[in-house]
Amino acid sequence: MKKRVTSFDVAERAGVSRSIVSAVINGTKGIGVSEEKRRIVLEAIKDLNYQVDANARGMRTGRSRCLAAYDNFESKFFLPILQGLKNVCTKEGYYILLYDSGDAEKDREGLVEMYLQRRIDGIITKDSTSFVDSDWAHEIHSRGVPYISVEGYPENNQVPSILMDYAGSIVMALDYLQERGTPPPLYIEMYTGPAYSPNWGDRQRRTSYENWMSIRGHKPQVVSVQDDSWEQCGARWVEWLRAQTLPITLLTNWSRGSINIYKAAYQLGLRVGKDLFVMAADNTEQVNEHLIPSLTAVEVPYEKMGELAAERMLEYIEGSRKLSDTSSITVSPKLMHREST
Amino acid sequence: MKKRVTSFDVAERAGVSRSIVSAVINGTKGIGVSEEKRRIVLEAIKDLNYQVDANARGMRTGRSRCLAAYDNFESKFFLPILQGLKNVCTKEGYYILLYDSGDAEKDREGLVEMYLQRRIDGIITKDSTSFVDSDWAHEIHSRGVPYISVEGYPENNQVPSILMDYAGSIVMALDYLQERGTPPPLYIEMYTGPAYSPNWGDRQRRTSYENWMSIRGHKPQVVSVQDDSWEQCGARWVEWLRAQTLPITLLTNWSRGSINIYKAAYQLGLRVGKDLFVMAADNTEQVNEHLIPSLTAVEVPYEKMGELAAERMLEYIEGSRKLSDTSSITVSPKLMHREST
DNA sequence: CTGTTAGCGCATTCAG
DNA sequence: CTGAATGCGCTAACAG
Repeated sequence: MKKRVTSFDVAERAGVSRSIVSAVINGTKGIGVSEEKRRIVLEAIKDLNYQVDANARGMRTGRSRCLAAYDNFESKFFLPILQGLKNVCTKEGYYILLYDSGDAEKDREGLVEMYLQRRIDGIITKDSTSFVDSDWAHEIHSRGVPYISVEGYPENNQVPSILMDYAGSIVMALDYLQERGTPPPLYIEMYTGPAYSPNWGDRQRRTSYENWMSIRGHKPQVVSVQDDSWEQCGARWVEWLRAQTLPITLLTNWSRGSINIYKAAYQLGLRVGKDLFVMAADNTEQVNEHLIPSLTAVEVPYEKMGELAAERMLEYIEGSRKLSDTSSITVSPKLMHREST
Repeated sequence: MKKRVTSFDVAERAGVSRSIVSAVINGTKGIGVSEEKRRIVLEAIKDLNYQVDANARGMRTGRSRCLAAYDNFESKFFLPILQGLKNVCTKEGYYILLYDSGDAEKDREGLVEMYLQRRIDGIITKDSTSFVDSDWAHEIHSRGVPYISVEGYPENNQVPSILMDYAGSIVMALDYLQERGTPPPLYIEMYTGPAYSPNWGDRQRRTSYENWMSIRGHKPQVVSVQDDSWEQCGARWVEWLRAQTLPITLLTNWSRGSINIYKAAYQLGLRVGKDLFVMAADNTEQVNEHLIPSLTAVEVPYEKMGELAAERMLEYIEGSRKLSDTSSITVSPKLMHREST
């Protein structure tokens, strides 16, 4: 078994007291360390290949320099968010501990458990757009956990969240389409489950569409469709598309909707980008750019949101922002012009 | 500041000694704990909402019950691998600490640093198929780090790795195509960089194709193409495809190749799955199933590979396998039958 | 600036 | 089974 190099060893080697070593490492202010000593210590550290023991430090300080990131691993959005978190964590010397949501009920529990056991400094969760859970907010609150929800708790400031401007994204899309000179678009709105129950983001989008159209004297045309498998609903999409007068412009809330339109067009021998124009208001499947022709969309900037989440988190942790400040941050979507429009 | 509940508190509440509490929690054998006491302790733990302090424990035991997972966050394969790691880690009470590769040089260094600082129990990296780095292997070795590479170090047992049977995947694909009754396929081989330099997996695939064809008395037909952007090379793909006699079957080493064929077919007004049959030998972009028509492929079972990596890792950590056993594991690909064939 | 000391919470050992 | 003692490596506090 290899012996660990400790700060004691470093101190000995450098011929200084251990407090100095600690002060040098942590840049502790209030302890002046002469340049001379500083250099010697640093050298000793390098010579001995010393690494602080994060456990021991954490035990003393009560902090771990670790954030917990929580989402479902099957979500395509997790990775870009992690990317964003990483961008700032790396810079600030924090690490990311993963936690997977699978069973939403049980998992929040496990998450808190992990938080407590590992003295994690803060929790960031990716929640669905309409997610609001007061119990969870209270749990977090009562334990004083620095916490940020990405996309959860919209219009609800129990919890600070990083939100996307869904209403704005539709305006952006419509302005763009208008500029391209395509016909005024129909809005294709998909929803999950048997009953029509759009989540917060989808409600934002829909009303935004309706407003935009009305203001310009166009009649809003919304088609709401249940999100079934293509086997289930393909025939109806084809039927529906066949009945439309071309050229037509279709704006879908989810990219899944656009994909269905692509499929229907494929069956009918129609050319997307020519016979009909298609645009998505998100990138649910993360495949927009790979479709043929590639799919124009306003996309959610998950990486950016991850960065903002991490930055805000560090403010909480380092104390430059009070936990009681639960204000949210709203980001703008990215307009991705591609071949389908 | 909230006071932490310690094992001391639990012991007090349960009216037993702290050693017993510890024994109950860790199931320490060699310390008989009566059912009675056991129950009382467990109850006290629940009552007080006690959570062990992983830091303190780690300090004592030298282990953290954390694994480091390393890959580039931009890789589409990272998530399924994490998924696999998680499946077994969760079950065994391990957590996953992320480490991102960006700058391959500098990052291995940072990875070791993290390993040392946080007393991580083992490192799992996702490497490229042809990755071999003896220096890194030595570093790992000399520090006695439990380590597994996913897809790295093929044909090299400096390091245990989880590999995919690339040769077998081509046989699987060709057998499948034959059974479908499509014409004997051409093999489209893409490669990165200016010069032709296939990596290990691609060499495996190519010879496997050539063998399979030869054995059956077909002339192997390999087309090697540089992996350029569609803007760069699109015209040539279209030209090439136009010159072929239909129907034709095309097997591509990467799904990117298949996508290029789709694009060319789209421009020529050809129907994939009818005028020509296309199959990919992987799922590089993770979009096979979303293409229209969906793309048949033999895919790398990354989730499974993550699971195997984690399982093997735990054997190293828990001591049921010697570190010196650097044998590798090879998994079979998944054949995904879809619409393009 | 230095040197010393006191814990942080746990697992382990050893004598009862 | 108990109770006490030890040390993991670090930081913060304090007296010099």
